[in-house]
Amino acid sequence: MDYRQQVADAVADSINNQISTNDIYGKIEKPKTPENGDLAFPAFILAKELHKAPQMIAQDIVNNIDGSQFDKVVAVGPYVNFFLDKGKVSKQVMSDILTDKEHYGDNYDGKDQTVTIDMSSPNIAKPMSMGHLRSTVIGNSISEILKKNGYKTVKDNHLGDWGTQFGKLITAYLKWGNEDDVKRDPIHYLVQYYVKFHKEDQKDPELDEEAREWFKKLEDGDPEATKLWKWFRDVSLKAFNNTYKTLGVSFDTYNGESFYNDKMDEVVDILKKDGLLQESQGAQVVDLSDDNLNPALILKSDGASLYITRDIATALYRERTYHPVMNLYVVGSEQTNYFHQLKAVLKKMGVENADGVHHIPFGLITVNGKKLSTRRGNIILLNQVLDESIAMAKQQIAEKNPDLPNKDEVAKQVGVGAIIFGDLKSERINSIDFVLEDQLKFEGETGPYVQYAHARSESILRKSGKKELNESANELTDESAWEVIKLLQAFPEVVKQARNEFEPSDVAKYSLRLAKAFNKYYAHSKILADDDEQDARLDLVKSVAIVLKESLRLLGIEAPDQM
RNA sequence: GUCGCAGUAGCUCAGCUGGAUAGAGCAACGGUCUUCUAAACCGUAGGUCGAGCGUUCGAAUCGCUCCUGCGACACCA
Repeated sequence: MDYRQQVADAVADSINNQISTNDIYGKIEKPKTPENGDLAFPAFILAKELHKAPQMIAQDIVNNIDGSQFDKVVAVGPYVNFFLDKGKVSKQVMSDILTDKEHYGDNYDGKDQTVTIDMSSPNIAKPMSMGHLRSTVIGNSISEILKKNGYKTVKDNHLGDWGTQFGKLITAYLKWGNEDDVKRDPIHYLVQYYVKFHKEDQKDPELDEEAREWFKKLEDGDPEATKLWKWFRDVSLKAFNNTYKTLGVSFDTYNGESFYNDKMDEVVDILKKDGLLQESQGAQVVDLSDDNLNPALILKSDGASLYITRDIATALYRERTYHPVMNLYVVGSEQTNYFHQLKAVLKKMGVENADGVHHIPFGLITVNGKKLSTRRGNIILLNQVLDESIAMAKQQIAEKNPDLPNKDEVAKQVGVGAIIFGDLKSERINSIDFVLEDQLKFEGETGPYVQYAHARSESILRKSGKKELNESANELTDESAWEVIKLLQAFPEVVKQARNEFEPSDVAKYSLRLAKAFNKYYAHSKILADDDEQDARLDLVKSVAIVLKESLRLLGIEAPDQM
């Protein structure tokens, strides 16, 4: 039920449609304070047309309006404030939720449309850092949000599994490596070799030459180089998958950079054929001055390809394989310029979905204001952060709820939930200066806070002894429940808004508002009191449990029934 | 230097397409567990919304200028 529309219709009617109901609809707002009602119409916009003071117009509207479907309609200064019928609205909203269950808020805007999402994309032989966490959980959440809006999604982990760094890694391994070490703790040791390489090559430039040769061998299919590369890739992927399992994230494809090795010649051919390629300082570039961008460097002066060459091949492959309406790249904001270039080249090439290419940027993670770098050994390990958070959750359980069944499972859900929520709760674009203690907060506006509200609601339902609630809910006119009802009613809108902005934080902030409203209600109302409205209150609790759990699911966070 | 993003309470952030007295959380201080999980609830305190000009009946929100921070600017990804 669209209550905004109801208000707009009533207002238009009251002024004999001198202004269209559509124009009015756009002006309806939600008052900040409950005293001013549930919806409001500011009469300023009519002042010019009607040559009257807004206060008078507001009063006239109230005098003429048919307010039978509202609790009350009052004029406050230049505003007309509408109070919705709590009984009717609560019954309607809760019935919708109890009927649709986890499908409440679903829509079909994206029916029969596919979206590809380029996300996570860690580099082989390097640990996953907090930066990868961002791409992974933001991408995953956007995928869930899109699916809730009816889209099909293809989550593609575009692994960094090719490039000159493999020449360096092979060189380093052959010089200082140890097979058993790598088997025991692959990423740890491979990184050590890599860091050592960068230390040594400062004094010994020969190393770089050696690395170049090894990479050349790898490109030419040399058996030893290929064997090592494959091995590094396998052990790395195994380690990554452990982390993904902890995070509860999965992918549809793992088409890394190496997957496109044989697909780049075609890109160059097309660019040549279309006359887009030109020589500049020995390199092959596409001029983008029309778009006010720097030229895109397609081939280095030595003929080697570059990242953009591979990304064009990737975009072509996705276009041909999935025909996506959108092709999203969940990548840090420092690459914004680069993605402008990529999109511009794709457009020049006439790639069908070029307009659907969207960079979904997120803010940089720094430590003490400084950028992180694997090469300099200055990095925050994602696994370490997750482990600490889980340990912290375990400790909290020991203190607060020592009798909890399956403690380890819940500790994982809460610890990981805290980290994911911490990442998703504020706008993507905000940069984060990493402080571990800030990540390990379980109180206030955090994931565990929302999980806790959900667990409490489940707990009440267990205690109530009622197995199944009727799909047709009861009216709940209780003033103290009203804020909760209104938030429940707003959920479908939030689902759409999050999709439009590609903003998981919209969902996270919503879940906080709902959890907060519910906790407040919980503290002030005895839900299991034995009176006439108990059934209605349980309908509310069940509705809250459903929507909180679904909100968390959209963020990629689990909702334990007890904690 | 050019372009992009950001600047709101001590800290971290909300503030929807401009609207009614600028809101949370953390930290500080003070209350609330014999009653549905205190990972909670309630209260106190804390702000020239970076600065200025402009548009408007009305600006934290839109435009311009400036200041500060971060980032990107061809042979890395």
